[in-house]
This record gives sequence, structure tokens and C-alpha cells, in this order.
Amino acid sequence: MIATSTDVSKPKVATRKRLIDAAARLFALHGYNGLTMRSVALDAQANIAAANYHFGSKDAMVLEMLRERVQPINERRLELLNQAKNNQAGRPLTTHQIFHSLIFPIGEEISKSTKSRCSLAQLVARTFTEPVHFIEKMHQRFFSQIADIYYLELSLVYPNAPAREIYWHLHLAVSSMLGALAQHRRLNDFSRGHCAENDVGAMITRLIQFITHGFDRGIKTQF
Amino acid sequence: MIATSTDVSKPKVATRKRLIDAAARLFALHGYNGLTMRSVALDAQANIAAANYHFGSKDAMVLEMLRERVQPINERRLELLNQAKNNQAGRPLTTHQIFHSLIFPIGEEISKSTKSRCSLAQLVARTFTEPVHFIEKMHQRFFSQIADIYYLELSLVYPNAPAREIYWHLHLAVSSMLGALAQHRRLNDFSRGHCAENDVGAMITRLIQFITHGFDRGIKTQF
DNA sequence: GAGTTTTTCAAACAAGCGTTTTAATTGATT
DNA sequence: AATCAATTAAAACGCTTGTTTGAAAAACTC
Repeated sequence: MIATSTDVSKPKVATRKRLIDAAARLFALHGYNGLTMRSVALDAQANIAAANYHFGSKDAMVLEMLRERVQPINERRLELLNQAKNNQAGRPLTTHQIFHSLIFPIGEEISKSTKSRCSLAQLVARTFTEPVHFIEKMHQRFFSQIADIYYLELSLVYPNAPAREIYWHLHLAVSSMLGALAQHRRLNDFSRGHCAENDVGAMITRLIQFITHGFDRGIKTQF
Repeated sequence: MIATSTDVSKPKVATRKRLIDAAARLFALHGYNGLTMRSVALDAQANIAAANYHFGSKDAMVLEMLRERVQPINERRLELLNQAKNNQAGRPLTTHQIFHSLIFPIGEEISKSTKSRCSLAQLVARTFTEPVHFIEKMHQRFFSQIADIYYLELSLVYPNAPAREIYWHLHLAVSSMLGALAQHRRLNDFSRGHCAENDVGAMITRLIQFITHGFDRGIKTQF
């Protein structure tokens, strides 16, 4: 259908990839409703019917695009988490290590695509503020299991803290991360030029610290 | 035109108010692109042309709705901030006091409208993730001066910290606040029932603490 | 209560939406 | 070179969008 087993052809997969890339950029910029099949086709220099041919529908296209963008980040998260656990050799992790593994991979992906910089940050953030029916499809599919894993790790660090507190603070941490990603492009204006928004590394480092402090102190002052 | 000086009539202003309320709810639920004039008219039990008659256009209607929702919150913020300053009688404020005055008023407004609960949180948050052209209009109009005031207060608390650090951490604080508001409705699912999302007071209290810790420790560890 | 203004209403407008259809074109395998 | 599936292309489908129109209704003024 789409690709044979010995696939070395170029223009065939190219259109599909161009559509995905265009969809990613336009979704990040304008959200689900603001993304139109025509704008995607125009941006990808493809025909209006191409997207429907390759993906079947707008919904399917956007979900596939999100899958391709989110999956590598989630895989990297678990990789870093397991790496840290191996280094600790049985001793409990620090919350900084845990949040580092959660947030750092996003920074890596943002830095990779030097061209579309902020768009990935916005893309990830937008998946959490899009129209209800669409989030639910996506959120359950890509993030619910990750959330479970991180809850478990944090509850191991604070075995005496009640589940409610762990959940509350993890929720605040994740929400803060998403907020920071969503607002990042405003940093330059907001700071009146004092902070450069193209310094993704600085953003990620500070974000990890900020969230770690918020989480740790919030739990520790009670237990 | 719309209302005389001795205004005791009901149905005249009622339609306009019903439109604003409907616009607020639908904007919070579906965002700017997801809000349609027809859906607003239907929700407000008004004619399709009513909104255009009263406001001129969709853009003008939504901006007016935002103004009516955001302005009282901003006024209350400055009220609480000045209250705290008077209580301190010249001594520097604590960051907790500052962030309390920033965040608490939103909680008050959310609690007021018991009917549409989470919708205000989502509404405020959505104003920051909506299509670019629309944010810029709105953000500059309602939030830029507030940001300046809070930067100033925080720089008085940490007079030795460079402006860059204050801006960075304030940006993270505001972003976290917005993220938490945007994600609040997901709290119940996220925590697998451990945290009740209808407890707005608990959310606000924890959020203020979380952000204060993130801000304070981030600045203090460096200066 | 006539006259004027303000507000409501149903209907229609052009433009844009996701999707479908049908035909032309491509490219690899036979 | 011929064949056949995979892909692209142009045009149109039915539907929804924000906005406009012109007349009816309501409210207010004098």
C-alpha cells in the first residue's frame, strides 16, 4: 500500500512526511480547529486530497502526527528514568532526577529541530488545551501510562506521604511544565528583552529546578 | 442607545448579558475557533444576528467578554497587593504575600460562580493558548501592566538578584499558574480519584505554595 | 397615543470547511 | 515494452462559518 518491504523510493514517502511536518507546525501555531486541510496541503506543497488519501481523515492525520512527535519523547523519558535507577543501584532516586527524566527529553527534541524551535513546545502544550473530544482521545493514548509510572517513582521517594499529596504535587508539577512550554515563546516580550527565549537549555534547566523545589518543599513541610 | 441613565428595564440588557455569559462558557469549553456565533445565540436563547447587533463582530464580542471577566480580577489583585503593603508598613513583602495577591483573586471568582465552576479557570488559561493574532490583542490589553507591577514588587524583595533572574522566575511562576488553571479539570482523572477538583480553595492554596517555593528557592540558592 | 428609536427576527449572503469522486500520472515489476 | 497498483491532481459535494439585509416588533419620548 504505502511502502513495500524494500522501500528506497523517495517522492512517495516524502509527501506523507511533508504533510506530517506541515500538520505539526500548523497545529502548534493554530490548534486543531485552526488547522485546515487546505492550509496543510498548501504548506506541504501537496494536493488538498493528499492528506485524506494518506491518513483517511483530518483526525487520523493529526493523531498520527502527534504519535510520531510524542512517542520518541516518552521513550526517552523512560530511558533516562531507568538510567538513573541503575546509577542509584537500589537507593531511592531524588525528585530532581525524576523530574529531570520527565522534562529533559522535551528540551532535547526542541533543540534538535533548530528550524521550528518553539513550535514543539507549543505543540506539546497545545495537546493539553485543545477541544475536549480531541484531548481525551489523545491524552489517554499517549500520557496516562507515563503518569502512572511517575507517580510510582515519586511515592517511592516519599513512602510516608499520602497518595493524595503525591498526586496533588505531581499534578502541579506537570501543569507547570505544560504552562512553561506553552508560554515559552512569550518569554522575550514578557521579560522586556532580559531573557532570551532561544536558549532552550536554560529554560529546561530552570524549569526542572523550579518544579523540583515546588514539589520537594511542598511535601517536606508536611512530612 | 443601549441603556439610559435611569435604567430599570430588564429584557434589553438581558440579551446582551446572556450573550456575554454564553460566549464565556463556550470560549472556555471550545476556544476561540470552536466558539461559533450560532452556538452562542443558541446557548443565550437569542437570534443569530443579535451578537453582531450588540457587539459588531465575533472578535469584539469575545474581547468585551474577556474584559468583563478579567478586569475585576486584576482590580482585586492590586487591592490585595496594596493591602499587604499597608500591613507591612514599609517593611518588604514576602513572596508568598505577592503571589497570594496574584493568584487568590482567581480562586475567589471561580468560587463565586458555583454554576460554571471550572469554566473560569479554563477561560483565563485559554486566553494564553489561543491563536496568535488573538492573544496579542488581548494580552497586551489586559496583562502587560499587571506584569510590570509584579516584577517591581519582586525586585524589591530581592534587590541583589539581577533583573534576568527575577524575570525568569516570575515567568515560570505565571506560566505555572496558567498551566495549573488550564489543567485543573483533569485533576480528578489524573489522580485516579484521590484529589477532588471541586475543592477550588485547596487548589489555590497549594498552587500559591508551590509557586512560592519554586520562586524563593530558585532565587535564594543563587543569591 | 402618535412618532421615533432601539431591538428582535427569519432569511439569505459569500466564503471556507472536510471529504469524495473521477481521471491522469507515476513508478516498479513482469 | 506492457501491466498494474500506488499516488497525484482538479473539481465538485454538502455543510458550516461570520456577517448582512430588510422588515417586524418592542420600547421609549414627547
